[in-house]
Amino acid sequence: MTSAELATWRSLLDTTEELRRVLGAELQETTLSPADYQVLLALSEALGKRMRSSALARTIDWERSRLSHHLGRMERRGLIRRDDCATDSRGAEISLTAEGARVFRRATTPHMRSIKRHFADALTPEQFAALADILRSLQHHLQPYLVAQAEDGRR
Amino acid sequence: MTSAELATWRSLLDTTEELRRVLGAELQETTLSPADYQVLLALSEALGKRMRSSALARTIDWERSRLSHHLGRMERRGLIRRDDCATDSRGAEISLTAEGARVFRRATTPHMRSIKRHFADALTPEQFAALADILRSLQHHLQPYLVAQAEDGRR
DNA sequence: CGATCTTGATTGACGTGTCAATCAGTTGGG
DNA sequence: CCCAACTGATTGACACGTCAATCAAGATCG
Repeated sequence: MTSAELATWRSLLDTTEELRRVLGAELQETTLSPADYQVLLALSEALGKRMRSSALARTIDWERSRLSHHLGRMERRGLIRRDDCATDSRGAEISLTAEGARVFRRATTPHMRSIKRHFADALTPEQFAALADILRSLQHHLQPYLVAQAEDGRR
Repeated sequence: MTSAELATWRSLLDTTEELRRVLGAELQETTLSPADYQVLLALSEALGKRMRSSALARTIDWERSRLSHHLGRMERRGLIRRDDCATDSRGAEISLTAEGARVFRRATTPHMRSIKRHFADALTPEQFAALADILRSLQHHLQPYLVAQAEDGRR
């Protein structure tokens, strides 16, 4: 590995971290964290604005325990509700509260604006195409490794 | 903003998060977290393997409070030491312990290998060049905003 | 000098994430 | 039918990060 490659790696880490920080801070002005936003987005796109907890975890690709902790916090803040599931008494049905839906609706436009301002406006169409391509490559390269990990975990 | 741009943004977030997770997990096998690694790297590159806490914070671009908390944890684990500063009695001199240096030395080769395996090997030279260019653009675009933030903070 | 401002660093409270353990409910073979 | 294995979800302990408050030690300037 050349030192240019290493520098690019560091730059990728640093730049994306910075972007997360900035976008997160702007989003926070609506009282939502990036994690809250992801959960609310998935919920509001769900049929009937409700989802089984495990389905939600799969959708946003979170560990179940992480989701459970986070839902606890969001429930305390009145953003979501947990109800017992009718078909499986172990299950939990997560749904948006009116308040949750309202806060999410208020957050979405400014958040899109942030993404545009700090990310989309920074790149040319060619750079976009190149970035999408690069991310696909990285993802495909990572895939086999993740699958192997998952299999290991099941053992 | 087009939906392709938005998708690329999500992909950037997701892919880099995945990369962090994978690299972090492999690094953890040496008992070091990515944060530990960053601190130890900066320290071991420092003249005399020692640094003022504030200089360290500037080097790795961390908030001082974050560094303070983290140094506390690393000190408990025997990786670093804090001594009073001779020239400024408020200051703290951070230095590597023998143990810290040893653990870092053992971590560095496998960590480089991880970066190569999961990142460097995934991209062509052209993709590298394109990525470096894209990151520069993002960084430069973000710069003025960060400077303005810093000025706001000083007010 | 001495009141005030600034700087270096730490602390506490709290939100967030991971890992391992737990527990109740469901399911599939003997 | 029953129990062993699996599944859905939660919990506790702990590492990590941010924010605001604190505090002591320099620096500044009348």
